[in-house]
Amino acid sequence: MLATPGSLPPAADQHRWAFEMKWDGVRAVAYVADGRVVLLGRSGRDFTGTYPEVGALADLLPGRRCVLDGEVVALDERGRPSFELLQARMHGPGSGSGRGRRRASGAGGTARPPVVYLVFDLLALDGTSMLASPYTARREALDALGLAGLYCQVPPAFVGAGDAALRTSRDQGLEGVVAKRLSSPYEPGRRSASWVKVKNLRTQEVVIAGWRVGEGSRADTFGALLCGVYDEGRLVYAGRVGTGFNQDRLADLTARLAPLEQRAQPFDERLPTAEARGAHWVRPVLVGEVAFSEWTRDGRLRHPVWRGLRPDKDPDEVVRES
DNA sequence: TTCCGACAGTGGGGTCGCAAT
DNA sequence: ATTGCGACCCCACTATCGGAA
Repeated sequence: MLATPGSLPPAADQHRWAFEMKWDGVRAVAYVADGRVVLLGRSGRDFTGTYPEVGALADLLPGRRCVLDGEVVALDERGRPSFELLQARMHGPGSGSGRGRRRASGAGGTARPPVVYLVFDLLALDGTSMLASPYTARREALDALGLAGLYCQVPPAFVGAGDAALRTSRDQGLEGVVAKRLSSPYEPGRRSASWVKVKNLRTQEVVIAGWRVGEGSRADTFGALLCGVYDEGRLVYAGRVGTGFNQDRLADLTARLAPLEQRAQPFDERLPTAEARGAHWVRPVLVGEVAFSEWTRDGRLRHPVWRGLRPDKDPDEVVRES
């Protein structure tokens, strides 16, 4: 069951909803039986070997059989979920694909941060399916299991307090909240309106430094815009944005960019060849706004979405805002 | 008739493994 | 040794079409 992107339910209706923090990690369903745990990802891939810590679930549920739904997350030093940290774990040994020798963590190697399985739903218990039960009943039964270990936890759900939950998620630097209708059954495989994800989106002004040729239906406009921001007077690369345009905007921007084309990269430091491949450069005079989730370690926008031109803004004033 | 949900298509950052260079 | 590419993870968004409302 997946959540539909959206906004908080109206205040008058929030008493019919529970609000949970949105955890930035990898979705996984755990099958616990006979002292064993099997962890499956969204694509059906077997993650059991990739995140062996989750095997501790078996010890927390002696003699029980159940199916749990949750998120595997890696925590940074401040205890916040970090998808970038988790990525170092994602390609580890797994019965799905990884014949790979495990790489020693330490000198030269990427550290392997521990992960935590955050459980938020109970799909079956001791042979009885809970799918048709309402959220409240599933949640009650989940809480009754008393899952609380180093590597497996049941984070709290807040009933009726959507605005406070969203504020908390923002203050804690989390991705957002997921609102779940109290009366709703579990709908496997469906993107349901009974679950609504409300993300803490950020916006950033960017200077358009160029574009990359598109593919397929985008071959005659562009694939993505190459973005920059000023840092102490130097224009630095901030990643690409390739979504959020409709046909009209694609055509309009293509026409605006054509007369601005130049040979030289407008960035103060040349991009690595891989990044610059297929790029057309322009005079850095157009300013646009993008929505995004966070900055990556490398200073790129994560999940960038084009919002529109900002003709009211001076390119020289475009700096990283947070 | 209108609207919603599912799908396909296009794009992003990032990591890893393997083949081509 | 480096580079390129696809396969996975996470994701946003547009356009389309058929069936539900």
